[in-house]
Amino acid sequence: MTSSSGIQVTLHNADLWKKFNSPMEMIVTRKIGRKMFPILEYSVSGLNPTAMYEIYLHMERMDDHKYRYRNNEWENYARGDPITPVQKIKHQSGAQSGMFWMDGPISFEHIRLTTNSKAEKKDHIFLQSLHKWRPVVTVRKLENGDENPNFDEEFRIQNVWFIAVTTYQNPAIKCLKVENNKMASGFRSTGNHKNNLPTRGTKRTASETFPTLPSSTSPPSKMNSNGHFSNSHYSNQENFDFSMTGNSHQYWMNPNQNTWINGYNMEQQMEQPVINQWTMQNFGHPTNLNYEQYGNPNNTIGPEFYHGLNNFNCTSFQ
DNA sequence: TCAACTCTCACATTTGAATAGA
DNA sequence: ATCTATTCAAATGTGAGAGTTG
Repeated sequence: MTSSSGIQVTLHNADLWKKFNSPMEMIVTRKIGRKMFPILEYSVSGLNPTAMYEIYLHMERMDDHKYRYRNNEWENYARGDPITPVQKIKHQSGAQSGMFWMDGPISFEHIRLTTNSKAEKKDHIFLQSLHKWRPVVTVRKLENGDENPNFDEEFRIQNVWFIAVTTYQNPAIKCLKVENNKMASGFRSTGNHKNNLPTRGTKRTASETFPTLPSSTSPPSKMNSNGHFSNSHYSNQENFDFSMTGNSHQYWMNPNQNTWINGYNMEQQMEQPVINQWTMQNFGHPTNLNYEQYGNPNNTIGPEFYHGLNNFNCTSFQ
């Protein structure tokens, strides 16, 4: 499927995101911010190889709700906090040719999520905790080296969204992060966090810290030979779509009708929401609805297939 | 007023890059 | 020049306690 401009954006590390097909949680911290895991890594095609482009990322609120985690599932319980202005973060590679962008994955690894609305560092994105957020990629074509806001294309990937949290709520998500993020390997079942070490606050010597050789060359037991985890716990992954094509300003892809949905206006993010049958039926939760449209306070946001994750058997926390 | 919930921050642990020394 | 050991910065989730909310 291609649009009139033919630009296509796909999630490069979709396999990793698919493992989290429960409402994703992203930690936000105040001071230095917290990097996202999994990171956002995109592939782009359909650009003019010789034309110059800039790539931007921003986060947009998906609705006007505030959520909480109760009885093993997320529920909305209050009206969301006031919408804040969008912060578009330009990719650190700056202006590059279409060939450059199409040559390899475009990583936003450096992005940090913070609860500090006054954060001034250029890679920090302010997020309100306990709200739903969706990353949006903007492709901006330059003309004669100048920015051309009239050629901005925004790309949203339907299954890539998360709830910002200051501490993990769903133990299954926490478990998957620990199992998949090498920087959290100390919290796995094989890590020293679980092995009768002195209590917190006790200074330790280097030999205590590294009693054995690092095991980084061996994948955890639950991994297969490719370093991936078994997918046996997660069903319906074939329903996930991690690609997005657009040709103008605001496009969503409707796979059922093989057509494009146009109409999500960033400047009127909450006032002019997009709602259609496809969104409701295929993703199990209403997105881009205001509080009145959402209606039922007992609604939860997890599609049926999320429920299995709540019983996820995580060896790291036994 | 107060209990429950949320947030902050210092902490221990791990990885990997940089550096020093043999 | 190469290999090994050490140091250091940056990353992670934890958990106690402070702050906020209903």
